[in-house]
Amino acid sequence: MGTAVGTVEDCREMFEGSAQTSVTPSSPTNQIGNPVAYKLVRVSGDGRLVPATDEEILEVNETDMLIASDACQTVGYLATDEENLEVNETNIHIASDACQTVGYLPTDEENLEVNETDMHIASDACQTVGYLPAEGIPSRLSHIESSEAINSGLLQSDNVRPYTDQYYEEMLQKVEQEERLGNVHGSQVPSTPPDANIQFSNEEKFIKEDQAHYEALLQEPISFSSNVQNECNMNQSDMIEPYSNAAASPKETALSEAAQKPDFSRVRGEICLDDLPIKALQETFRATFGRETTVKDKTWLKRRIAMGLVKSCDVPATNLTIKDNKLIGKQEKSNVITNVVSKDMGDDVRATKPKDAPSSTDHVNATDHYYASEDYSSEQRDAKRVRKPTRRYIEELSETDEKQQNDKPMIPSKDQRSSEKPEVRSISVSSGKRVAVTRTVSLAGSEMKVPYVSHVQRSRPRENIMALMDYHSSCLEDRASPAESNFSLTPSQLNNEVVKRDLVVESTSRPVQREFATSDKNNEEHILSVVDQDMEPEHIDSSGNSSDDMGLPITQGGALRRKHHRAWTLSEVTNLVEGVSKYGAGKWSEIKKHSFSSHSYRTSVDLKDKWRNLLKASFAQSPSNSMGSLKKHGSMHIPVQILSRVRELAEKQSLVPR
DNA sequence: CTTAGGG
DNA sequence: CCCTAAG
Repeated sequence: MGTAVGTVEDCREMFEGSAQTSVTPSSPTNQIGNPVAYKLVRVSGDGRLVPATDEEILEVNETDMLIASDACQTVGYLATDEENLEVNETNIHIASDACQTVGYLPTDEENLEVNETDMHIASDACQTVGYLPAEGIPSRLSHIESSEAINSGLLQSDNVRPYTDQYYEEMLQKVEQEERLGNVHGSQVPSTPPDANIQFSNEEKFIKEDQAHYEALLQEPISFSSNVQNECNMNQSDMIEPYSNAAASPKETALSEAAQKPDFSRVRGEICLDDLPIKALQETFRATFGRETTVKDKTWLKRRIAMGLVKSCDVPATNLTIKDNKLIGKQEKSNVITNVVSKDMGDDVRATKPKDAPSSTDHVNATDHYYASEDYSSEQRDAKRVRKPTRRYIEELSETDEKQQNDKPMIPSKDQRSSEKPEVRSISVSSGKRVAVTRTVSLAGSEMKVPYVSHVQRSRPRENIMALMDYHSSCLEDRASPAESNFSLTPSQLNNEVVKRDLVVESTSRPVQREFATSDKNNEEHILSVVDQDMEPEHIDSSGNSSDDMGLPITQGGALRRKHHRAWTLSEVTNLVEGVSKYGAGKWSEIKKHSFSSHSYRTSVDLKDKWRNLLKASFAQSPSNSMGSLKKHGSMHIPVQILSRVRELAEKQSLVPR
């Protein structure tokens, strides 16, 4: 992948070439004269940039790319790859007077998640490259800032070579320095004093750094602050590593590896034990990534942990890079990249790898690691395409992530962003049916439209919804501009950073389910209410039941109701009870067919559920006969007689089960 | 598709 | 109610 950046020149050319087809081509060229291109692409095997396709389930929340420049050529891009990618809160801000500036955040592999990635590049440099390959999951909160004095912000890649070692050194020093200065700051504060102590000796610094790093790692990364610190450190050493190699003495490498060790040892043993309870896995996850997780999916957890250990999301896909990775630690991060890239070409990159691996350093646990990862990968292979963590989990995760983001982290960032945000968001319909939400951002005098990349397009909606959608769309066809009126985004929606696209057109869209009243929900609710009201008379008429319209769900008063909620009416309950007595509990489809022919909206599952509830109610009420019926709480008061009837039926069924 | 259960 | 796993 990394090879995509071959040279800045190439990169620029690619962008210019593809700028025409970009989803939201920015056109600030007139006023500013800056050819700035932003494009969502992925880097294919041969290093070419391929526009992101629909198939890729892409989830990019809150992606900012602010590029302001007096530069001749400035390129910022965020490349993504594979399905299920999740990039939350990714900011790439580039302000530069540079000649050629490239901000570049390529990511790879499935289920990768990059949260809170900031890339700030402010530079007067001649050639500035900010490059964040996100294979390393642990660098979740990676934060890259470089400012004026930096000539090169090249990070984590030796694939881009047109830079001298001097660049690296200066850059590294700079970053370190920033780290020191901004030790406390969780984020922003972009431009820090550029010229203080740049001439430190590398060695001293690295050693110090690593010691600090080591100490930091020894502590449980529980608190957020230490979290940030840790991750920053990790990230930093990540990017330092490859280059320190050249100029640094072996002991440094050893040191840094030692620093890395605690992490490994903490998890290494556990990775073999797939039988760990989820709790433990979660713990491990936390130890590895420094954050909590609520995911309960074992497979997912294991895989994530493995990925974290390997610092590569390459884990599941193939096994080719994992082992080495584990051995050498992060040393061959670049290796991974190259491997991934040249997977297709099939040549052994390690052999041709320009950099010699520090094989002299300790390999005490080498075999262990090897086996662990082998086991793991084989396990993966056995499990085939392991059932995807189940959307539920994924969502759960992202949800918690969002919470995390909203809670503590990045307050400064928020400030900055909000200060920049008073922009105008607009919906522009571009190529085909796609609706792209963009917002115009102005920064340092140059403006550009930034696509509000987002997604939420997983799975199919439930049948009901689909029907509703169809209905709704047909309704809208009579009016003007169906799509737009359908998707006129409310402010809350925009704030929520959620864009539903192709809702009507694509059968795969599905509303996110959240607990709180999200915009999605509102939107849906609205649609639902419309349809419901339309459906209601129908069933009333056919059923001829006087008390049937009780369940009409009116959406109002901001009551966040369930998506499809229809209160069970008394008549329905009696119908159900009768049906059960006739056909027996469990013959829900039968009951539905006979006793609920008129109430089409009650599915057999509904009946089953209701019956379950009835049973619960009846038995709960039976001990003290008075309490149940007097229950002022909750929904309808089911007459005691019915409850008793239910109970008696239940007993009958249970005693005579088939 | 239908049931059974967990959430 | 919703979602899934099993028949």
